[in-house]
Amino acid sequence: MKKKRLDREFFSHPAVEVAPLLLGKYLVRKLAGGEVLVGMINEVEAYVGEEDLGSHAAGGRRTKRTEVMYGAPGHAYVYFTYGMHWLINVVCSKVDDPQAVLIRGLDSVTGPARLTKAFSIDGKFHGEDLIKSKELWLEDRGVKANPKDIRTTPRIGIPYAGKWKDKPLRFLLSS
DNA sequence: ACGATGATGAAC
DNA sequence: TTCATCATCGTA
Repeated sequence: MKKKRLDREFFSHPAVEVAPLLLGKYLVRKLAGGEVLVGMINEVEAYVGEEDLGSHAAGGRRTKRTEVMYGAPGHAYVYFTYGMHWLINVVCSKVDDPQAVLIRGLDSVTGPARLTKAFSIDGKFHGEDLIKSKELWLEDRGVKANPKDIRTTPRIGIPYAGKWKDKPLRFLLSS
């Protein structure tokens, strides 16, 4: 089946709907030297808006950093944490509704910080339009994720998120 | 299993 | 200016 780049419409839905759809899709990174890195997404987490206490935009925290999440869907929300790691999310839903899906793992790389390192993704991609970018985007390569192979668990690393910490917003594809 | 790591944003 | 962090690695 032919490759099809994911468009704006794909991301113009609530993160909880987009997240499972990203399983089986491909993250594509074209390096400056022309080399192309590709990996199939097999782990994601949904961050569902201002009421989500696990989100950086919890309580309507609209700051320089979170501003990207308040913008149009299909853009990259990249941030730095723990003094050494970059993590990448894709903005979902619509303008002024700060939802995003965190890409946590690929078939070739396990771990949200390891994949950004492997793909040379850092702060310069914060706000990048993944629909139009020539360096970083997402593709459908014809893989159909069987719903029976999708597991959900609580999200990782948000013990402070109150009732939100146990919600099944982490999606894993077991191959 | 556990502590060190250590930049950045955001709160105080 | 002080604090907490959407992890990971090295050492047990």
